[in-house]
Amino acid sequence: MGRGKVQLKRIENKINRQVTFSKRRVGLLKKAHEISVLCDAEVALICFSYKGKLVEYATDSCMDSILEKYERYSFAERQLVTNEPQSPANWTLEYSKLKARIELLQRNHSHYMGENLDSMSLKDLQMLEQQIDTSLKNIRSRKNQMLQESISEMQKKEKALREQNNMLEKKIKEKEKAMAVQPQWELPNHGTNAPPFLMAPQLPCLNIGGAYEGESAEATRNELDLNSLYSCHLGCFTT
Amino acid sequence: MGRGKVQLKRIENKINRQVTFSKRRVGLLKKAHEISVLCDAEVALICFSYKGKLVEYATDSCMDSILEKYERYSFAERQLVTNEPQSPANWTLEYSKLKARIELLQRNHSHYMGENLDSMSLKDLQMLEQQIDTSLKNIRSRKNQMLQESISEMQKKEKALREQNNMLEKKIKEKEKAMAVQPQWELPNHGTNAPPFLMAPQLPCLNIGGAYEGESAEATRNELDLNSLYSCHLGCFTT
DNA sequence: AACTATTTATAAGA
DNA sequence: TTCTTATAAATAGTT
Repeated sequence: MGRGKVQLKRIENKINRQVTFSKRRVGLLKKAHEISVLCDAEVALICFSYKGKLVEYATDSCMDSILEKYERYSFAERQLVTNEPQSPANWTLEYSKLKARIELLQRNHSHYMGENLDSMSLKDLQMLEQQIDTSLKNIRSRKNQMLQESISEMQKKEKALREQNNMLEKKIKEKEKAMAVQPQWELPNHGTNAPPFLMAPQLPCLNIGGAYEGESAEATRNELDLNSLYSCHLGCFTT
Repeated sequence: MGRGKVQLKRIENKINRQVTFSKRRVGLLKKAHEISVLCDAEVALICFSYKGKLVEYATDSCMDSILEKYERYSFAERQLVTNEPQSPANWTLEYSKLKARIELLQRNHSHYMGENLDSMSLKDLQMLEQQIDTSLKNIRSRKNQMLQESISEMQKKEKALREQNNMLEKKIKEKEKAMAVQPQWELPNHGTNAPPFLMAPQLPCLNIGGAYEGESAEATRNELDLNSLYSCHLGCFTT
């Protein structure tokens, strides 16, 4: 739908990708809403852009109930695998226990989100601070590890590509030498008078190069990704 | 898109509705998949037909991690909407739901504790890092606020005490002056010959001073608390 | 389940 | 981001 056909693969240009996301997001939400209304279906749609922005749609704006329903469905399957407790004797008791636990977890979590701090004592605040500081260190360390891995990966690829390049250059030189010894452009060729360097694309050595196009493109993509990481999160190596 | 325009309202004919659902479901899933691939987005789509049939799509077939991520985002709002049933009709169901929710919260929490990070993508790690960094700032800011309050409180008390001291000193001087004019030690006193400065503890002006002992002690205690805070957490004012 | 006349979505460009 | 427009894609009604 548009001026040109589109390949189903990641749009490499960041700007284009963002623009396309904005446009298609609208379309997707519309479609979701339409099927929901026309067909009386319950739809929940959650979408994170590659930048991490959240877009959501839910029939009757009731995401929770749909997700709960989904949990119920998928839980039933899970239940077959992990045979759950055999019906607690005292439902009421077990139920309130779970509810209390959820409340606790939620209150706790809100503190970790830096919210609802007014009720906390100075001492508790300090302990929370320390815990979160530690978490942050762990997270950064894990992130750095991943980045380092990504870097060495790319260095490996770079090295391989360099070697490939060297080999190809050598082959080109050999060919040129061979052609200089036996200058073919003085012989009639098939309808063209192009000098030999313009024929380079047809040399077998460059066909070999072509076989690496896929990898090369992949390496480039990774490199771009990493660059964007660097630009967005310069502080990542400071810990 | 089709032979005729279509009103955005429930299709009353059951057969038509079912057919349209089948057709549009395919289209919707396709759109979801396309935006996911083209724009490098994470999409989760859950759809229940009016007959209750579940259709789902998730980028990388990983519904759980997307839902978990969603939980992380919508936590604050979700918390407000937890209107629980008083006594569920279906205990097993409600029980399962709660357990699923606890599981989710716990998994989520472990991430905030800097644990179980291996399953997280680089992007998610970075977002988590940012969130926690923000939390840390909030917590430190709240802590600083409390410390500042504590300090001004004490400064107020210090000032009050100083004023009290000044007043007391003035009174002492007045008394001394009065005694110099009418030297009482030349009159016989009750069985002792002690010089006047040793009688100071019995003077009324010092009894007044004694009345402030309680508050004075409290102020000292606060001061000590604060000192220990300073020594343990020197970084607290740096944010 | 196929077909096709239309409507709708959207890619590219501004 | 928003608008425009040529074109691709989706689909309503039909077979």
